[in-house]
Amino acid sequence: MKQTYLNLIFNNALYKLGVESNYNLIFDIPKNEEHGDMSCNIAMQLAKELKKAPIQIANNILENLEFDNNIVSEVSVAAPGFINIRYSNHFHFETLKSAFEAGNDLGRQEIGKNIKVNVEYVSANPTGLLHLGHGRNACLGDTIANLYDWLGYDVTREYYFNNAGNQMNNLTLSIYSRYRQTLGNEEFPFPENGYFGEYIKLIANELVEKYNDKLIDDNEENKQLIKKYGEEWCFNTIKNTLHKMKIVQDVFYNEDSLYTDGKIQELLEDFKQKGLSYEKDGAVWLKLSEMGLSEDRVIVKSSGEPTYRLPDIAYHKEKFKRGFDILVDVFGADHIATVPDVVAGVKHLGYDESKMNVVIHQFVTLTENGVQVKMSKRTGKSYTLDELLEEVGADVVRFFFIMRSCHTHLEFDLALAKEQSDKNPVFYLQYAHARCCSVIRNLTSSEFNSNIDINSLNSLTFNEHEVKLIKSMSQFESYIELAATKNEPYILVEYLKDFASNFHNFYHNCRVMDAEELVKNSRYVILETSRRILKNGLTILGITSPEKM
RNA sequence: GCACCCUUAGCUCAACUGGAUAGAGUAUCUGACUACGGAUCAGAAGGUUACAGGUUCGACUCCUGUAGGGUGUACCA
Repeated sequence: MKQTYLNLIFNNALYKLGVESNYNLIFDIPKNEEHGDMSCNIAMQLAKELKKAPIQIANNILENLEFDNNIVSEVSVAAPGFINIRYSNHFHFETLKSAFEAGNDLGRQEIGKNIKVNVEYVSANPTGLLHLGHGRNACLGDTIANLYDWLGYDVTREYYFNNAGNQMNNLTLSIYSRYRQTLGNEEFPFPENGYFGEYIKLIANELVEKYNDKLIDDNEENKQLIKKYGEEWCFNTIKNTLHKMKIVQDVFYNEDSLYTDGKIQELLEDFKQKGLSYEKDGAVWLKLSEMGLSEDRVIVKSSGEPTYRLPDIAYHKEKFKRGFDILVDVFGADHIATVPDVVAGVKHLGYDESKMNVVIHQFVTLTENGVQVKMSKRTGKSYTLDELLEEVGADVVRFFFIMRSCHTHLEFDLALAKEQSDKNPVFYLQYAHARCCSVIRNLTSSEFNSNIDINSLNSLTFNEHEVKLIKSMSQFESYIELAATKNEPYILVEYLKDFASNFHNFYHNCRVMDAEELVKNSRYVILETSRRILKNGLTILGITSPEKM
C-alpha cells in the first residue's frame, strides 16, 4: 500500500503540473534517517526536460501534493532536489498490525504461485568425499531453494551426477588396489591417477571384512561389484554429510540415463538437422562461432565418445522439457568455461535462455588467525566438509558459507567459527531470538493477557526505537524477494543482522515488564512479531533458532 | 594471449542495481540499567573506494585504459 499510495499522490501532482507520464517514479529508503522514511528523485530526473532547476521543480511538486495526514506526516524538499517523505504514527501502527496478523507465516508470499523452479546444486560425482567448495555450493543452493520456497514457487531441488566413464573405472581400480594391499600384497601398484584419499582404504577394509579374498580375481563380475560398492559408499557418505546440514534433495538425475534413454542421440540429430554441427577430422563439432562465441568446440570425439558439453546441453534441454519455468544452476568458479557453451546450445535449440540463472561462486579459503589453513591437523589431508561440520557445527557452517556474496572469495575463519562468543555473527542472530523468547516467557508467566485487541493500540505513539524496529519489520518480505531474484542469500543475512541490531536497540531502550498496560501490550506485539521474523529468517537460512542459549 | 570474478577503514565485509555526510563487525580507547538474558547497548577514533581518464545534475556503482590477486581457457569432466 505504501508505494502505491505514494505513486498515486505523486502522479496526481505531476499531472497537475502538466508533466507527461513517461517518467520513472522511484521511491528509495534514504541511508540517512534524518532525511525521512522515503525519498523521491523525480525532480532531478525532470530538470533537463523541463529546463528548470531541480529544487524549483521539487517545490512545485510539493505545492501540488495532496496527501492524507493519516499516512504521511511530513513532506519536505532538500537540495539538490530530493523530495523527502515521513510516514505518520498511524502508518507505523498499520505496518505493525499487518505484520502481526500474518502470524507464524510472516514472510511467506505467493508471488511464485504455479511457477516451477529447478535448483541444481552439489552435483558431485560419487567418487569421493565432499570438500569445502562443495560446502559453499550446497549451502548456497539449498538457501536459494528455501528463498524460492518462501516466495511460493514450486521448487525442485536437484542433484546431477555421473556414475559412468573413466572416473568410475579409476575409483574401481583405486579400491581394488587398496583391497589387494590390505590383503597383504603391500607392493600391489596403485593407479597413477587414482584417488589417494584415506576413504578408499576404508572402503577396501569393508570389502575385506565382507568378502575376504573372494574378489581377488579381477574379472568383470568382481570389478562391477567393487564399482557398485564404491559408488554406493561414496553416495551414502555424501548424502549423510548433506543431511547433517539439513540438505535433502528431491531428484538425483543420473547423467548416464541421458545415454540409455537416447537423449544424447536425439540431441545430436537435432543439432545436425538445424545445421548447428558438422564433422571434421573424424569428430563432430558444434558451431559455437555462429552462436556468438569465439570458437567451435568438439561435442563428439573422433573416438566416438561425447565430450562433457553434449550431455550438459542435453541435461539442460531435458530440464526445459520437464516444464520448469526457471532454472538455477549453482557452480563453482572452475565451471566457468562450460557455461557459455551450454547457454548458447540451449538457446539455439529454441529454448528461452533467459530462464537460466547460473550462479558461479568463487573459491573458499580456510584461515585461522589470519593464516591460511590448507590441511586438517588431524588427518594431514585437505579438510573435508565432514571434518568442518564436526569442528564447528551445522549452524555455523551454513551461516559462514552464505554470509558473503558468491562473487567474492570466501574467507572461512576457523578460529572465529569455533568461537562460541559475541564475536561470532551467528550467535548475534540466535541470541536476539533467544532473548525475544525469554522476555515473552517472562511476560506470559506473569498475569499478562496475551489475547490483545490490536486495534486498541492505535492510540499509542511509538517512540523512535519502536519506529525504527517497525520500519525494519516492514522490509522483511522485500528482502526475501530481493535475495531470491538476485540468487544471493547474503542479502537476507545482511538484513537479519540489521534487524537483530534494531531489536537489541529496542530491548535496551524499551522496558516491557514495568510498562503500563497499553504500552506493555504493544511491546508484546512488537516482541512476538520480531521473534517470528528472526525465526523465519533463520529457518530460510537453514539455521536453528534456539529459545535458550 | 583471451574470458569471467575480485580490489572500499589495521583485518573481515556492506552500501537497497546511479543519489544526499561511503556504513557495520572486529581490533584499539571510553562509557551503560535494580541482569525483563552483558553472547547486549551507547560513544570516540579509523577512508584519495587500487590508479588514470570518460559519461551527467550526481559515480564505490556505468564505459575505456593501467596495475595487482583469483579461476578457467582440450578430441579431460
